[in-house]
Amino acid sequence: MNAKPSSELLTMRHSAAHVMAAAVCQVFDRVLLDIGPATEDGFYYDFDLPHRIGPEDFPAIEAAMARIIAEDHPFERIEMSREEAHRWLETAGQKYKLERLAEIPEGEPITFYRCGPFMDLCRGPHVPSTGHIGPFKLLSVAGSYFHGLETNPMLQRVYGTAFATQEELNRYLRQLEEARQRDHRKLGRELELFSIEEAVGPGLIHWHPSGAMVRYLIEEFWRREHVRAGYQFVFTPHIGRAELWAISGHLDFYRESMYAPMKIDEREYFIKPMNCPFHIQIYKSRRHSYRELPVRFAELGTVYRYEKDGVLHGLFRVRGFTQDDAHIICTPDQVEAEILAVIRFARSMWDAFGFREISAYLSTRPEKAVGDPARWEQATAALEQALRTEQIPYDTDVGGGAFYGPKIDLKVRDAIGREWQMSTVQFDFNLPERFDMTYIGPDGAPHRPYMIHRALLGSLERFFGILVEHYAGAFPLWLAPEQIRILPVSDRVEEYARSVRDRLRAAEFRVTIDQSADKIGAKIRRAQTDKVPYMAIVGLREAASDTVALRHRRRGDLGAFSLAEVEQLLRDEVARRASDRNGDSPKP
RNA sequence: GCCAACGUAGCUCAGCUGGCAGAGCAGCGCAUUCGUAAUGCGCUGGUCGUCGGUUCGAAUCCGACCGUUGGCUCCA
Repeated sequence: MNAKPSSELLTMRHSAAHVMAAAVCQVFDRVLLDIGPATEDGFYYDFDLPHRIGPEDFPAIEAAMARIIAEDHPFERIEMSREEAHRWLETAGQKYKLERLAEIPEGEPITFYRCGPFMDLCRGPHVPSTGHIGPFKLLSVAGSYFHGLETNPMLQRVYGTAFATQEELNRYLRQLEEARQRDHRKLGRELELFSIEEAVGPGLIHWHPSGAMVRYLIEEFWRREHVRAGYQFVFTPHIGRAELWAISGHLDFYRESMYAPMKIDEREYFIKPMNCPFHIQIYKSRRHSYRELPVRFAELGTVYRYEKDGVLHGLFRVRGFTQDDAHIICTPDQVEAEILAVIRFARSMWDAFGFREISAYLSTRPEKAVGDPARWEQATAALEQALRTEQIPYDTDVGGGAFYGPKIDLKVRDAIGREWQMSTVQFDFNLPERFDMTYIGPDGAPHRPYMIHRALLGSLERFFGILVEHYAGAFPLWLAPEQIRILPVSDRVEEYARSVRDRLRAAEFRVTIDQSADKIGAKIRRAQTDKVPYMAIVGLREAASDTVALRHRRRGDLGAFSLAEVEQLLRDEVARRASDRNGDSPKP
């Protein structure tokens, strides 16, 4: 959530995890320990014990921790031989620790740390004594598999955090609260953007009128930009024959994410989890000359993937979603320019939505891979070169690529500093082979093209969720489902309010009238909580002078404006795609 | 899928160790015709997630299922 913590802070949090483990051992019986590392935001410790730890246990654990910290026990480093360590853990019955011990490579020192009566196998380092641990707080409990393996027993993980000062801890807790306030699931309900209906099924999104309007505006922008970038649009079916998925390899490698087949006229069809095979069919519908490459097929393609119920999460993890998908099919000497163009395209796209800070993750060839190693090399070099040209900071996951090609994942930072993976640029050396894609070269012979799979926004559902949280629900004017709301001071100006609405609507603004019987204060309050960018207040004064009293959700009362002025003001702001980031003004 | 917690009106939430289902907001009606973040009064609204069990009696206790949340694993 924040900048990377310093090593001192990490050490302190690690020590805090030990103190928490010591406290849990004091409060409960028969505690088996696993590990307790520091994380970016705090620390956790994994335990196995008969008692089920719940949030109601936190006060007791925190009290025990506070006591241990107040007693200021020194952290004592004790080096042991492997045999000693083994004997000690064996007597203590610490079976998980025994497994951890066995994983320590030969030749590495085996160390324990003792603070007070509590001793734990640990690499260290630690703060000198428990008194050096800053303000802390336990946050949550969750299950987690030993070693993260589904087949292993499930341990109980307690999360907490600690900071050097109370001030920093408070700030972190405020940030958590801020993130809760921005949660797209909460705002999605309050602003009537979308819903997930139990009657329909989990992970399936209903876009309500306001959310659908935002999506429509995103799509409209996306389409215009794609035309400008030289893409062609395609539309493809939602289902395809089993044979298609057999050729593509999805039935071998992706089956667990695909839904059960349906039988149509005695033949099996699958709902698509990806769009690629269809785009490839369009490419293959005729021969292609090298002169017409690159071909860039783009589609807002809706796919369905099975996700385990436990991982579903609002708009971020769903079972049906629409990718802003494209496949670029090109010759070897076009690869570099195409990759660079995609990266620049992604960047301009995010810029429009107010995301400025970008970083990348490059994944290279794994052990088991298909395709010509020379092609892998060229592709990887092109990816790396584009990142360097665009000066995007990146980490490399050596050998972390998919078996069919290297890729770049691009991440952006939102308004409150969280990172989101959005775009992905992925080479595919597998499908062109499987589907025998070719183009005719200058030599008159068929050649294998490069295929690049890319998504800029990722999925519209997920992107929309990120946008909601990024803007805290206060969409910039160009994206706001309702741009301006007319607030009549009394119903004596109903007629005038309607004429203002009609004129603004004719100028293609998204405008409504608050028809309620409320007083003006209540209407303003409602427009504010609905996060409508502009309010046009009309009373007898305005009706007489053919003006409106303009109010902005963030800047407050702007004074009297003629309708021509309002139109100009809004038009300029839409054209700039200006965003007033932190949403509304603080409540008075 | 696994571990844990949760599920009461459209929303936010009360409802004690089992004894007549509540509030605020929203909605509707009436009155008010109002000037920059909540006008007043009244009314409607619930098979307490579903199914089963225990009990004279279940929102409350037990079980199964469905869903949600926090994680694990996975990922757009």
